[in-house]
Amino acid sequence: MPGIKDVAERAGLSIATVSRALSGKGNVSARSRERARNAAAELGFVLSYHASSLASGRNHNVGVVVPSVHRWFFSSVVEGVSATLLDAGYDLTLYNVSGGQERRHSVLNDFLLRKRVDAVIAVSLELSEAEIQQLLAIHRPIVGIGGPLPGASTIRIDDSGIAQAAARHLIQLGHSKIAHMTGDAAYEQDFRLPGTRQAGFKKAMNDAGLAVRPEWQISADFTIQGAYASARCLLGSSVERPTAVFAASDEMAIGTILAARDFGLRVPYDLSVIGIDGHELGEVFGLTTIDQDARGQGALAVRRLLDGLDGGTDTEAADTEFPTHFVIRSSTAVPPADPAPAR
Amino acid sequence: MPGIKDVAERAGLSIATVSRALSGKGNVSARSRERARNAAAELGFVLSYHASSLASGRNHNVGVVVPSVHRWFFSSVVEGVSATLLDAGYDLTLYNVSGGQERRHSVLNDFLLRKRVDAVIAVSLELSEAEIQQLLAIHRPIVGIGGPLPGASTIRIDDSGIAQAAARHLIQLGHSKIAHMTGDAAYEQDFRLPGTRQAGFKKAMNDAGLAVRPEWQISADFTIQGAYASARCLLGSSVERPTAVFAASDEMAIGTILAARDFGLRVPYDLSVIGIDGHELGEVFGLTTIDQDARGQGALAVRRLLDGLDGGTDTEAADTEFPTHFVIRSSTAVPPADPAPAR
DNA sequence: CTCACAGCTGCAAGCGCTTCCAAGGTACAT
DNA sequence: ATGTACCTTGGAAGCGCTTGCAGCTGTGAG
Repeated sequence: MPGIKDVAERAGLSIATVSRALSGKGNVSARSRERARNAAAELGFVLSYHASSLASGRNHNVGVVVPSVHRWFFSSVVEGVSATLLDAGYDLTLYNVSGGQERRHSVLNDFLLRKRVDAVIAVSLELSEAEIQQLLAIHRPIVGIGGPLPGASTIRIDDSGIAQAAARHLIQLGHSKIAHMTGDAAYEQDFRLPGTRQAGFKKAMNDAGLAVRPEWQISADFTIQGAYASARCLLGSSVERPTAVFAASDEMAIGTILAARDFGLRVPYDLSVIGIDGHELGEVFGLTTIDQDARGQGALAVRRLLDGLDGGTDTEAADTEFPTHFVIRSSTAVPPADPAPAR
Repeated sequence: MPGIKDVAERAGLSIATVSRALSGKGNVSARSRERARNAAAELGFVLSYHASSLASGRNHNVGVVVPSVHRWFFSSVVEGVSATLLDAGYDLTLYNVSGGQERRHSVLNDFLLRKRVDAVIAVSLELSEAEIQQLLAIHRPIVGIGGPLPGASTIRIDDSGIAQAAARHLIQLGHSKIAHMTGDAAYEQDFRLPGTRQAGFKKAMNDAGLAVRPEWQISADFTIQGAYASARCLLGSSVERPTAVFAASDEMAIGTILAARDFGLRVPYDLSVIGIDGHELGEVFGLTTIDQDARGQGALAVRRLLDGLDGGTDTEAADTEFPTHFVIRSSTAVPPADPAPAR
């Protein structure tokens, strides 16, 4: 394998000049630059990243920590991150910590800290105070997506606001019997997001003077199948049925729709359903939702990071609210005419 | 940040001895080893991977090339790979090449070849002869999952066999009007898998003396939404309706089920549907399928790789057929009684 | 008692780059 | 003509490890 030395020889230049020519840093005459480039191309030379990193202290590698690439939101974000990173010539080291506390711990300790990444993107990771300190201590830019990350920059959507908007949409259609499917305990612990959306929901309900009935507050694990099971319980039970369900994610909304169909309920005539996400499947189900462009969030995170990395200036922590947009499809409509309006 | 030098000083040993003690290679007295370990622990020392890799030529990093982490199969495999790799102390560099030819090209050239990975796992990537040569040329172990990779080890399921099994299942139930939903052209180009499954289907049909009707051969892009659209065309058209559909993936099977429901068809009474994959959603739809444990395939690939890496022996290319198992649920049943048996 | 050998250890030479520094060249102002 | 400033270039010192080699010690055999 050719090294920079070979390139230098072939180009009739010194190693130093070749290095400068290829990296684009430092002043090199156009002639030298071209010579170096040609020689490199002819030899099929590629920099050794290890050597380069060791010498320069930079890695061209960012670590991405996600709870599970298997989930819609996370894999969407990773795609956005990956594409942007690749284009910028960076590597992406993936830390999929679905294994639980233990693995996650070892990731933070053994991997991230080993000076191998220039920056880290933490997706929806609820880190402990100590973990955050650890991360900040290695003095690398960090950006968090979809979760709070005190001390680091974050990109997030207005969870509370969009939850309110979703609920209001239902309310404005005339619904008053609105159920909310939120994330369950396991999720809450890690992501906190369910709570925020729930709060938004409650606020909208309160603002409208509507009661939040506890039996209509159900939860699931953010998957279609989990929501399906939960929704079946709700819809199949003897308690009064809501006329609308606001699910904290599209997958849960879809699970709800599937459950509704099982009971012969027509969406939206018998039951309106709204979600949050902008999941690809939304179209199949005519799901009204709030699109959060997860890919875009990933891309933005990278740009933030790269700006900081190149600029060199220690950009202080900034919170960016990522825009979302309402997508109205056919899963929401006016509530069914109440046979006996309780008034 | 403490370096190995600091550890050496603190332990009262030479750098060389500390290096040997910590890496476990070479002969070191128990006493020295312990001292080195303690000193390292006290200082919170972690090896610099770049320096270590540069000096040793090993990276402790494997590259994983996938078409898109956003898809069920790929993200499942990545999860399996990630978990196994992390446990072994390896990093995983993700190359998500969903951007198309161009990005994929740059990945192969600029990234993989930069000596940064010890090995590569290529998931369902149909590489050109030249690309394969490139990969093999860098002399790193490669294992392919779910796609042919001439010259490299591969892990794959018996696509043709399970397709036959799926079709036979339908045939044995009494179906003769069987449609097949395969992957569409875009996929075929990259993965070849659709063709293999299709061949299996045809073989089973031929063996049973059944006709493969072209109008019942439809295709989609392996997604629920794509299959949904395709299935709607099939089921909504004026051509005679099949009594069963064999979809080349669970997601496509689910899309088919959703389409069937739209037309008021009951699965399995009016239409049987079978898929392949073992998708989590299968349960919600009562989908009969053939489980291929994608995660397990990922884990196995890593073990293969690591064996080769540690053993050092150039293990020659081996094809491993990964076991699958039939999961019978409620989406398949005997065909509806034919009002006018055409005989 | 001597010798061969094996187990430990430290020295030092890199791994393949980046970058500081100083030297040489050129252009322009004095 | 001389000085100054700037651009360009090469030499060489590392970046933080790994590892070949040689020296040193202690052991058991001869």
